[in-house]
Amino acid sequence: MDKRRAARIDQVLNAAADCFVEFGFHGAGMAKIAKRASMSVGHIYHYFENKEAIIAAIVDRESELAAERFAEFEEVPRDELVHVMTERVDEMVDSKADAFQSVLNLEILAESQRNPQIACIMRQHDEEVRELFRSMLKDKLNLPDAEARTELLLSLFGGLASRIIRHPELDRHTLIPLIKQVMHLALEPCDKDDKRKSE
Amino acid sequence: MDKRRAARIDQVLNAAADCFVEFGFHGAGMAKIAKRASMSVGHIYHYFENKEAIIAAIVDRESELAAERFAEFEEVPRDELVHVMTERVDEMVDSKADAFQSVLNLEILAESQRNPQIACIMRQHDEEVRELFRSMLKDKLNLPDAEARTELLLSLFGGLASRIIRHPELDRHTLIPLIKQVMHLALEPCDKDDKRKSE
Amino acid sequence: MDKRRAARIDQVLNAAADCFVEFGFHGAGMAKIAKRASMSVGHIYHYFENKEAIIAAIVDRESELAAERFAEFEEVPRDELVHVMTERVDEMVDSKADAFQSVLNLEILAESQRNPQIACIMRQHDEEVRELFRSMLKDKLNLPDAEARTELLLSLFGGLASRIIRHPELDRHTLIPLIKQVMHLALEPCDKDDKRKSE
Amino acid sequence: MDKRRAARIDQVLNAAADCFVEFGFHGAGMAKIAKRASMSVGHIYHYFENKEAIIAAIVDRESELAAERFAEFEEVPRDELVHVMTERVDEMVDSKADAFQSVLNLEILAESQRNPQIACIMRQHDEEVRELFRSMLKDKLNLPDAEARTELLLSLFGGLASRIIRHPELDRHTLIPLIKQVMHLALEPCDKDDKRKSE
DNA sequence: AATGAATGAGACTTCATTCAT
DNA sequence: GATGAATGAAGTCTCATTCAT
Repeated sequence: MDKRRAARIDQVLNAAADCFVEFGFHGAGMAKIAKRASMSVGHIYHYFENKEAIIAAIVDRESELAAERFAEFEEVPRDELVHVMTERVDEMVDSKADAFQSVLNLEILAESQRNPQIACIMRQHDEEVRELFRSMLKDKLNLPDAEARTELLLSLFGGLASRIIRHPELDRHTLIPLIKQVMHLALEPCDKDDKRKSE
Repeated sequence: MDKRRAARIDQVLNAAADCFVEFGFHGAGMAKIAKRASMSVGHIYHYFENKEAIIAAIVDRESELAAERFAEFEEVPRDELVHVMTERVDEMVDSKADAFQSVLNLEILAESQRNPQIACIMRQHDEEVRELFRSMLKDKLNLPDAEARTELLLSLFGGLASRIIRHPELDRHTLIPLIKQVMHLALEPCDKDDKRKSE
Repeated sequence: MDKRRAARIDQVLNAAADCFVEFGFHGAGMAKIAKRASMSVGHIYHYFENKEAIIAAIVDRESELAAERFAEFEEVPRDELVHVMTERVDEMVDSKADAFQSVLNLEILAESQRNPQIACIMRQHDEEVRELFRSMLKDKLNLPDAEARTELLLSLFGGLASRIIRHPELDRHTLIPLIKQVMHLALEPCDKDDKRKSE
Repeated sequence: MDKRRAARIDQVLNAAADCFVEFGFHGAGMAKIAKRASMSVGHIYHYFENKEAIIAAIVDRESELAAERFAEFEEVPRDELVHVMTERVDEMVDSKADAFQSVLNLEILAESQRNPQIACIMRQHDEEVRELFRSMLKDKLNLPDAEARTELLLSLFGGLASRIIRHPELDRHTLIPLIKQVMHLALEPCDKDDKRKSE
């Protein structure tokens, strides 16, 4: 019976995610969510106290999913890590091109600026991701400034998503090598050249 | 007479921007906008046909402002360009930390995914910005793949904004040098090393 | 088996009375009643066809209880009756100060004005009470106008309840002697003085 | 223009009072109130922030009205006061028989037990009424225990209303003289007889 | 007997928009 | 140009009630 409950909750969450992407957190009405979940409006309130609670659950689920996507790097042995990560850039760009994920992320970011509860959930997950990257960079690759490098990489990945929204036709073929260079820069010890240049 | 009209419109636009940041495009009601603009609800409809028209105007104004911020690089002589741009990183990070601008941008990005009119406005401005960068990189710095380099830079800048939302306490001191390195990478001819690595 | 059923019904009735006092007949939801009765919502409908039926049962039970409270006077011998009744004023005032009973009574009175079924139940019980008083006054105390005297007493008692709601801090010490005087007036043959005054 | 506003507010208040009497505070929906006020649902919210605010306004208006009804006694010269008051009993009983007023009062009393704001409004008006009576009894009639006598009278009047609900057919002809006796008792100095009896 | 999932109507409230003044 | 009264649809949420288990 608990399984049925979980399935029902997922039904709502999936429908809600759809609607949120299509109309935004505040543009999507409970009626639309209910219809897409093939469920009565009232019954949704047996599983979620609030519309906000649905949003929070979506944020939680989506953030967790995003964190899991990074988690697979943890099992990669250290001498393959750089190679594996750079090789994954192509599919990462593809994933960023997924409008569904991107819009949901934007919505979450925007909402987190007005809803402290959302901000809290989002930041907890971000901390996990950061810690995961940081420990990889520091422990596996022996890199200094692991935090800053992490921020650089996450900036780049996050920025990619908004770039694709602003310019969907961008030429990935020529961009991807550049991204890989930045990743090498972030994943390898600074050589003297770089240091000189940055001063 | 026309000046008064323009001032009135700005009054509305400023109030609207405030409200949109605080409540989101769909969370902000015309009543709140009117009150913050010290204007009657009905009168706003003398200047804007729609709430959507207000949103569109905001998007237009905001995008133009963003483009102008980049435009100042056009007047920098070519041998100072790299230096000037990298030196500006600090204030750029500061500007990304401005919640007002960031939230407005997120809202615009999200809205552009559901409102084709908004998407159109936003993309036109993005094209301007891209063209500006592209011509700088190509004509002033003689760089190949100017489009891709532009995308890389814009990705980085855009990603910074979302990073600061997700992790407001991030240590800018150690991140900024890294960003500068990436900028050098994007603004200078690829050396053989980099090429080898990226393969 | 029937005993269990009665206990279950009482469980519901007690919970319902609680909720009705706290939220009113229309403000109390079946869900709250069910929770306070430690019973499922659906199961309540095995014992009561309706929410209205619960209300009716409450009205019945409460009215019966009120009638029983008066019934004890029946066993008092006639020459002690006046004395016993006046001596009970203190505890009567206390009982009227019981918010639970008072609110329930108000709710019942108000509901009886819109729900004929409730009105019917209530009036049947009132008739019992009236008859009880009337026969006491007439048969035991040989008083004329027993009906009117009954109404006077019941008015006074009923009015006390609303007074305590409107003015909870009222000074009972000085009020109670006055009430006793009125009771004497109602429970003793009119003397000539009174008759003269009332003309 | 302010006159129009007041008229509109009265329109709502009258419609609301009607509905509250017919369905109770919580049984009456905004839709019904709006329809009876010949006004759109939404527009009511231009005049009242809340349904609660409407209830509060009704309570205020009704209580004020009730207080005004007593206020006319203030202008009666002292040697006619007792006579005038007892002569008014007939119409008072009639007014208590007005279902509209009675139900509204019950609703108010019941609501005041759960809504502190309502309780506050109601008690302020009750204080006015009490003070009016008290000063009459003390200053005009030189009576001791003016507060207690006031409470006795108000109890009697209030109780009359609930009696008429419980027993609409009660014989007023024989009751009214009794009431007048009680009023005399409350409005005249205690004689020794009464004192003896009440001990 | 007992549960709680499920429904759809209706609760209060807010919204974008129009219109008379 | 400017106001704010006015509307009705749609918003979120709760309700009494039923039904499969």
